[in-house]
Amino acid sequence: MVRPREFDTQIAIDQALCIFRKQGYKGSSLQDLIRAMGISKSSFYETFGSKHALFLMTLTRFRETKAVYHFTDPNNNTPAKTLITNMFMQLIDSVIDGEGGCMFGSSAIEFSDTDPEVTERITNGIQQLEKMFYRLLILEQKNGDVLENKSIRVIARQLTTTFYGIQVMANANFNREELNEIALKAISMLD
Amino acid sequence: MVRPREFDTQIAIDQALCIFRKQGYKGSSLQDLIRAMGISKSSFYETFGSKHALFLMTLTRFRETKAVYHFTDPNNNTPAKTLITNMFMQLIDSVIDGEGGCMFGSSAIEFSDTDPEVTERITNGIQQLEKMFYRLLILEQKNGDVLENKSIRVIARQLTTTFYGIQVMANANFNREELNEIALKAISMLD
DNA sequence: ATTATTATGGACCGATCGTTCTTTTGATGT
DNA sequence: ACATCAAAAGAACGATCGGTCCATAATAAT
Repeated sequence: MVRPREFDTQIAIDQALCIFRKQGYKGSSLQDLIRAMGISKSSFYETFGSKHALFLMTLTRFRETKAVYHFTDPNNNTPAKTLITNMFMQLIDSVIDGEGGCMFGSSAIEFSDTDPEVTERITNGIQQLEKMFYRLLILEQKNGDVLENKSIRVIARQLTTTFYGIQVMANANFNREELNEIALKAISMLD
Repeated sequence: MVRPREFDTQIAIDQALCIFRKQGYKGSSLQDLIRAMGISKSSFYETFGSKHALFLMTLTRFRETKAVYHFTDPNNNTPAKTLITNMFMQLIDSVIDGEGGCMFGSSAIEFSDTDPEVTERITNGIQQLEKMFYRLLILEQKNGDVLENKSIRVIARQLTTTFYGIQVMANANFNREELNEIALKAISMLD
């Protein structure tokens, strides 16, 4: 019975995600959101409750589907260093192409620990990024390199930090060539 | 003749700077600003023209007086590495203490090249930071280290990137101990 | 066809946004 | 003491903010 929903919730979240990712939370008005989502205000509030609640959903969605580590498979036969390089290239591309880079980084700056629910998702997301670096480094190690476990944890964190540093630099109008150089130099730390 | 201004423009800018630095541009309302500045709306518009114009002034002011390189003297007898370490510690402190870190980083994320006047100031400020790293590295070199000039430029940029990476991590709720470890590891690159 | 139920469109809400304008205030030169 | 004229105070501006509400539309079960 009853009238069925005319839009797909997941797709709507993905469209909102695009806006939030590009414009930030405060920079995205309800108008911007419902226009991109193709739904009306009433459907918006009926389905998602509030702008803030939707933002949390998009953060979760970003972590589950869009973060760079989702396009990285530590179990294929590509060298770990290549995979790490790809992760940095994806980041650089997404900022330069105007997609907005990694939401954890930009949200961390925008909210700076003023919102527990947001912070929790950011922390979680950054941890997953760091863990992917860690797994790739372990892989690299098995392929012959001699790195202590302690050192691997530190290097993974260092790569994570550089990852977000590059996101800032990319937003500060550095060009692709410069950003690539920064990324490659950071990765050469592994040699 | 005429009634003299009851407030000091420079002080007012500094007080606005505190707000913008902590809360960002969109996160700072006119109410927030004039409350902190201790002036009325009319005085605000009479003196500064607009919120946007004031923001540009605070960005310039930040570059001229508050950026970490202003508390770093490359010509004293402190080892360059110590000075660099201090710069990172100042950044970490200012985020953890709630002052808001470096405005160039946070503004780069908030505006992401949508505002030429803002971008110009950000680019300028980041360049100055990188230049300070460069000067300190040159100093370190004269004290006996063997680094090529090319390499110094690259390392200076790498430090700059890590600097803003740490700003993001600090805003993502990493604690002082973790942030210190990241900074020290990055600086150990110089050994 | 009728009913029950829910999605939708759009009017509407108070609050706040950045900004403008008018009135009041007060120090200075005469 | 008075006139001058800018500074300050604060009321008021339209626009937009996020959010609510209700009348209408649409579907599925009866």
